[in-house]
Amino acid sequence: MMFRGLNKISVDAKGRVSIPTKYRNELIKISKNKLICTIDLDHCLLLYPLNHWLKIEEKIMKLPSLDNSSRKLQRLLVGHAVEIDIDSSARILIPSELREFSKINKEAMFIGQGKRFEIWDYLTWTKSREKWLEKETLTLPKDFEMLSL
Amino acid sequence: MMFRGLNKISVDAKGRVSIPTKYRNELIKISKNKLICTIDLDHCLLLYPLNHWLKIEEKIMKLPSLDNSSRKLQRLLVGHAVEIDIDSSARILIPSELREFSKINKEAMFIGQGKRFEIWDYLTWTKSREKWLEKETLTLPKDFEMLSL
DNA sequence: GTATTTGAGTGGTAAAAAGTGGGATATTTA
DNA sequence: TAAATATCCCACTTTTTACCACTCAAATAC
Repeated sequence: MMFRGLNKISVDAKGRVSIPTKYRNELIKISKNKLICTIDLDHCLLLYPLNHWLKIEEKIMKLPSLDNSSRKLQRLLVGHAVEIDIDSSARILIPSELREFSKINKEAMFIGQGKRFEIWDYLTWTKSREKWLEKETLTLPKDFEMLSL
Repeated sequence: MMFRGLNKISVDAKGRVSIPTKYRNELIKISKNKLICTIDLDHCLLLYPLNHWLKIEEKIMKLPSLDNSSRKLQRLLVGHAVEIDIDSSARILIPSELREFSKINKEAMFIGQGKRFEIWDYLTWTKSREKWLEKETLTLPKDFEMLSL
């Protein structure tokens, strides 16, 4: 099962967002109602089913603890990871720390990305997309120059 | 069991911090109320359940004593390690030596990092995080350039 | 075409829990 | 013995969380 597509969603005063309907049943089923939310290097949030997150967490925490880049990743990704669950109205509460970090306020974008989701502040999302579309910034690593899409 | 996530906590005039609730039971259980606190290379503090610390201490003390880097590690990590315990209100008292070193004063950040915790001065934490997120400094080692998250 | 029902989205309230601070007692150290 | 430090315990304040209720839109039935 792969999640894809995007939905504009609203965030209420308490920081709650409701899971877009088309993902709801599937997400509750595969996650057993346990999700992990953490931050991304691009200032958006990542939302994983707990069981899938555990694999990633394990990889990250196995990295050498005296290496600076490893420490960064560990502190950013694992250090910000919070377990959250889906309430009776199929909503999740985004912790204020993470809302602050991602600048998510009233409007957000909910984006399917395979086994996880991304949640962006709406404005940040649209601006970022503009940048990604500028040809100059789209320098691909050699490995996928030949990628056939 | 892995600890993850972050909590802003306050340090009272006596240098006490309370263990965030979500870790409390687990931490007391696995540590049998015996913790080790020591310093980290990045000027934060590390908090280990005693039994897990013992393994790390053993590794460190097995390093060759004539090697300069080993000696550094031994003096910094083992040299600053203090045994502390959790009081009846689920708080710990951070020794003044370590508070001084880490510049922890009134506000601190309590961060889950797998089998241990880190405790940062709040301001130091936010400033450090900003640096980690600057693209230029985020050069990943070859080993995990292809890490799929 | 209109009315009814269903489900999604949104907002609010109250009870419970966690965080925080302070005083009193005990213990250690000089 | 006095001073400083540590520890326990209680109480207040703030935050969190679970639950309920309303509105709006869409779909279905009559």
